Parts: sequence; C-alpha cells; structure tokens
Amino acid sequence: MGVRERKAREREQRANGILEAARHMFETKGFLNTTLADVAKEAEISVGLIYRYFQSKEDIFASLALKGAEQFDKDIDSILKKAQSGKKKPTAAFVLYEIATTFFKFYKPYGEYFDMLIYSYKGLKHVQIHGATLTRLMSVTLSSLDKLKNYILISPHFSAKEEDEALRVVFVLWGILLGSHLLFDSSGRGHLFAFRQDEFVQRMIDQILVGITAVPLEPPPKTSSRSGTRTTELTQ
Amino acid sequence: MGVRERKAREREQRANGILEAARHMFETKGFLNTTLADVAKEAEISVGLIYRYFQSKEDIFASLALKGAEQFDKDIDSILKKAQSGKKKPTAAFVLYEIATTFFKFYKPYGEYFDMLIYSYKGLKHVQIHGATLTRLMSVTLSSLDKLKNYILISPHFSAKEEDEALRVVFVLWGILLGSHLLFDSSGRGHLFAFRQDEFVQRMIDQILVGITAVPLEPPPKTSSRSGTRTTELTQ
DNA sequence: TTTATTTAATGAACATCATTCACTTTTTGA
DNA sequence: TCAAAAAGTGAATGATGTTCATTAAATAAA
Repeated sequence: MGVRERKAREREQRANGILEAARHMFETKGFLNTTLADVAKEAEISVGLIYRYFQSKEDIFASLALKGAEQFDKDIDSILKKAQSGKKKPTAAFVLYEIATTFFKFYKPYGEYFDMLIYSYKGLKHVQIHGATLTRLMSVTLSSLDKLKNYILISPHFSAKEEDEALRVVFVLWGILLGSHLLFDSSGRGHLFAFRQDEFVQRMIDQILVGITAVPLEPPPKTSSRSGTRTTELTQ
Repeated sequence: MGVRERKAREREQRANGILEAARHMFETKGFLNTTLADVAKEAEISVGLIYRYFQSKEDIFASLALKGAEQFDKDIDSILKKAQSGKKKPTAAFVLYEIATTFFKFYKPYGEYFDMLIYSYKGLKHVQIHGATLTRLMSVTLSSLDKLKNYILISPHFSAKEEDEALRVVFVLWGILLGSHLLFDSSGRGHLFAFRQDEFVQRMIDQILVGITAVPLEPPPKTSSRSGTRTTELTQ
C-alpha cells in the first residue's frame, strides 16, 4: 500500500536532485553554458533520464524559478505576519528593508531564478515548458505582490488608501528591487560606483518613503491640484 | 582616393544591414529562436559573411544593445537640454515623465535591447563578444545616468544636494523604469491588472516625487533624526 | 518461487544550429 | 590586362538539446 507513496516520494526526490544539480551548474557556469550532460553528471544519472522528469532544459529552469518564487513568497508572508502581530510594530522602513534584504539574500543562492522569472515570458523559447509550471510561477509571484499590497493598505505608515494606489506602491517597490538588483548584478562585483548594495538599498527605501522632491520648509502654498490625476503641475 | 572612404561606408552599411535584419528576427522570433540562417536570409547574404562583420550571434546582440543605448543617450541629452534652456522650465515631474516615455517608446522598436543590456554581463556566454562593444555599452549607459544625475543636482525641484544623493535618485528612477518595463512586458499585452502602462508610469513618478509615506497633516513633531544615516526610525 | 507487466534508466543516434574554412567571385590598383 | 586583396559563399564541423530502441529493476500476479 505504501508502495505508491514511496514511489511518488522517490520520484519527487529524483526530480529535486535534478533541479539541485541544475541549479549548481547554472550558478557555476550560467544557463547557456551548462549542458544537460553537465547536469546529468552532477546528478549522477544519464542524460536521457532527465527527460522523464522535465520536458526541456528550459523547463528545468522554469521549475527552479518556481521553486524560488515559492520560497520567496513564504518569506514575504512571515515578514508581513511578524510586522502585523507584535506589540511594537516595526516601521514601514524597517519592513521594507527586511523585504529588500530577503529579496537580495534570496537572489544569491537562487542565482538566475529571478532573471528567469523576468524572462520567462519572452526571451526564452518557452515551447516545451510544462504549462502548469509557468502558470504557477506567475500566480505565486502575483500572490507575493498581493500580500504586499494588503500590508500597505492596512499599515498606517503608507498614504495609499485604495487598492490601485497600494498596488502602484507595490510596483514602485518591486520595480526598485528588480532594477537595483539588475544594476548591481550587472556591474559585476556587487558594488556600483561607491555604493555597497545593502547600504544603497536602505537609503533608497528611505528616499522613496519621503519622496525625492525638495521638501518645502514651510507649509506649501495652496495649489489648485487638479482632480486626482496629477499631484504635481507640469510647468512652474 | 575616395575608395577607402566608400569601402568603409559600404562596410558599415553592410554591418548595419545585418544588425537591422537581426533586430527584425529577434523581435519576431526572439533571440534564442532566431538562427543565423534566418538573419542571413533576411539580410540577403550568406551565413558565412555574417562572421566577417560580427564575432558571434551574441556579438550581434551586444551591438544592437549598444546602438540602442547610444540612441537613448542622445534622447536623454536633448530632453535635459530642453529642460534647462527654455524660459519656462518644465517641472521635474514633466521631465521625468518625458524620460520615462522615451524609455518605453524606445523600448518597443528596439525590442530586446534593454534585456540584452541587462543580461549582457551575466546570462549570456559573452565569450566572443567584441570587447570594445561591451565596454562602450557600459560606458554609454553610465553616461546617460550621469547626465540625469547632473540634472537632478542642478534642478531646484529635487532635494538631493550632493553627488551620492543625486546618483541614488537616478538609480531609483532607473530601477523603476527597468522594473516597470519588466513587469508590464512580462505580463504580456502591455497592461497589468487594471493599469495602462503610460498612466501607471505617470502616477508612479508622481508618487516617487512626493513619497509613499503618509504625509502628516500638521507639521511633524520634532523627531531626533539621527545624523544623516536614516531618515526614518526603525520602530514606532 | 516463478512469471508477466509496468516503471526506471541508459546511452547511442538524431537533428538543430553556431561556427569555421576551403573555395569562388568581385573589386582594386598598377 | 592582370595580380593581389577583399568580399562573399555554402558545405563541412562540432557542440549540444532531444529522442528512442533497448536493458535493468521493481512490482504484482500466478
């Protein structure tokens, strides 16, 4: 009776072994430079067997991306829960910084995961990627973003009052994380110009929180801010 | 006498023809799905001839990225010059929105250029990419960022007073552009949830300018903001 | 225990390109 | 007119993702 269960477990273990082997190779040599022979050797199986578990090399990458996204989603979840449950609730800056840290910390071992996440719908062939994998990948990502959105709606630290507004804030944050990762990553050794990544991101978050415009020292004059569409005028 | 010049011109034209053919194919089928046979056919030459002009398929892509980055740099330049020369100087929001628009407008015809820009230093093999191409690619990109930095330093709209601060603002903006492009692009048809990209970006810029924290209605209480490192406290 | 059936696993064969190169055609300068 | 150089060709090469005929192992049935 337990046979079916054991088989399923073994099957999953094998799939996971392939994934971890692939991750190791992708991290070491990069996706394009890694051959399936490399992966097979690392996983100590034959090349052909890989195809009983994954539809293609890209399918492996997509599965890795999914695995990464799922872990990230869990991390986000626990950060936000912690942020809302304690007595002494952390400030927005602190929470955001924790999320950013998770994002980057997470990025390292998971190598090209997020690149894949980003790329999964265009740069790659994505013929022959298991359909459910791509669907879940997107769905898990959106789930993380949704959690962030809800936190922003609830937290008194943010000015966003409605869904769209909060979602926009989430995308601002998300965009900054993506963007600064890409910037730092592509610049080679993890530091861009004079900045260290962690310090840079922290300051960036602070800056986003308070805005980048010159803050008037005295209360701003009554401007006839046009109904909702713009918060700033187009000419001075 | 004009022979050498004509030859040089013809050579450049041929190289350009290959680039444009490659762009067309990359945009249509994606980088990985495009074969050099496709490119050769589109350019109406033989496969072998491509290699007299480019070192590899990836070198072609890098050259396209460079071409794109150069055009973008010019655009940034003219936007910023215009912003500083007129009598009625546009607001920061307007300038930033123009830059964002250029970024996205630009992105469309140039297809995967920025993806390549992003990817050029890691995902791809980038063995066999002409060294000068990569160097210039990075250099042109940094040049654009530097111009933006200078504008932010000079413009009275921004609070940034020193180099590092201004550079950070630039990266915030850059990150947002990269990030929101990736978000919108990967979501398929250029609209994410209920948002249209142009409207979304415009609002996003407004938001970054004023900050995403709840703005206190009365002047904030005197907080002992610790010297410079943080603008927000970690616990409330 | 023995046999049949399903599943796991192999690795050589295949197909698809990126890349190379021996060769042909065209252009150039004398 | 002609030799040297440059431009151009496309078949051959090599690397690698993918397939498949075949073998080995595990399970269920007898």
